Amino acid sequence: MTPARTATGNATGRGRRAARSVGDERELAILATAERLLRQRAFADISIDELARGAGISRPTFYFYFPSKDAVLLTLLDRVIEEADAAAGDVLDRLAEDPRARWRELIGRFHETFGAHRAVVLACAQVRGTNAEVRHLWAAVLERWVQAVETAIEAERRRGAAPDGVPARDLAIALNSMNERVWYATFAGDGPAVAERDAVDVLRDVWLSAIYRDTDPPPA
Amino acid sequence: MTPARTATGNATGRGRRAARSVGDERELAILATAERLLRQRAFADISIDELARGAGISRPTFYFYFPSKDAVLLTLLDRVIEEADAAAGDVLDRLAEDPRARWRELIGRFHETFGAHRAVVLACAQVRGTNAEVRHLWAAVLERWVQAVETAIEAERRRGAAPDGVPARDLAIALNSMNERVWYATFAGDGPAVAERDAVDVLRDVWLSAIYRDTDPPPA
DNA sequence: GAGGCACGTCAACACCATGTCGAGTTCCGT
DNA sequence: ACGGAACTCGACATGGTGTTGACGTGCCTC
Repeated sequence: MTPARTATGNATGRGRRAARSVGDERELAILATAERLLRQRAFADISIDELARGAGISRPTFYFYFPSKDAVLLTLLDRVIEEADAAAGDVLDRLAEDPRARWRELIGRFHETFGAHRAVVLACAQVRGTNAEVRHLWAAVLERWVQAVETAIEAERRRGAAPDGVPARDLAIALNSMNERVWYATFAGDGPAVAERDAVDVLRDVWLSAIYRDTDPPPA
Repeated sequence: MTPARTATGNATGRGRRAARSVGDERELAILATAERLLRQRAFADISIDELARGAGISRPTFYFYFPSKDAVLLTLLDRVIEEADAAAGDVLDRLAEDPRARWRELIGRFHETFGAHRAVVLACAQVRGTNAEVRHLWAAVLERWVQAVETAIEAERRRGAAPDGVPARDLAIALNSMNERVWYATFAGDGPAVAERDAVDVLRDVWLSAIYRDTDPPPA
């Protein structure tokens, strides 16, 4: 068996330690090292040894804090998701005020949050293929966002601002998928991509067209 | 240095051997084994040894045929892309005949091709994060498709069927990105996804809305 | 028909990253 | 000052990758 494992005061519960003490800063140091290294190279090219050295500990000690390299990324992803949720706020509830402006605000906030943590986002997208935990966490988060958008689209249809068409859920999935992939390409910078400063406007226009069949739908 | 390396009569040039002979069937056997194994588990969980055994050769011998596991996937991807290009044909040139039907035809053909080789497509998406060659090949192919769509959108705008809006290239990128991600989710089956039989219709409607701001644009 | 050469094959090896074990050390509360 | 939890790491086991070098084996040539 491995040492300690209670994970009590731990905000995310992804690491394996209890609250207070020396190790807290070590755990943070590992996280910080990971985010720094990710800005330089791909996740797969970072070894556990580097993460450990960067945090001033030996490789075996790394395992005291995290069960694997992937767990570190998962913790980083948790934070970004939390930040994105906070940034999105209740914009969707105020859609009818001014649909064009509100949708842009929503998309723009995600764009900013992901852009600020592009290294983490990119790494997760890359690892998603091989790591089931990242895949499931991302799937769960996406499901939440899809449902929120689905509900918003239905509300807009109900008030007569948006025409009927394909099921709101399918539309929500397609649009969220588009954003994800477009951001990935934009932030990764390889392959055809929309310029970073145009991305939000392009995305918004496709969303408006798809939902309202109009790029400037009427407010309530 | 490694043995043989001319790669002459080799259709794709991804392997390392010259034309004819015993080895030809071995190379094909490796490819077939890979595609079969890919239907059962993720690319990362397949070892070179399994590929070799499956083709009736030893692991070192595998290296006689392919420089790495990734090269096998690359060859498989080449084939799928070729098939997709063939399936797409000249549909885009006949858009004005009946835009709604033609766009559906185009999207539907890609859907069928990718669906028929989902194991390869999924594996490539997963490996793209870690393998630069797959990433570049995919980027190049996408660029071609994006350009074709961009040209088509511009033609539709010129003939007055589609309204002006965001740059045609950006629109083409966004729509192609959407398709890619939606298909990935649909074929992978984890996370929110559009049902396989609805995917083409949903995608088509978003394309039509985004390009024409109308789900049934007029023919020439 | 013998010699040469390109094709094809593999045992054995070197390497490197991951993960584990067990024996420490340090720190804190009592 | 002591007992246990937090923390640390040297040394090892494992498993996959890629390389080396020597060995068949068929076929083309002269």
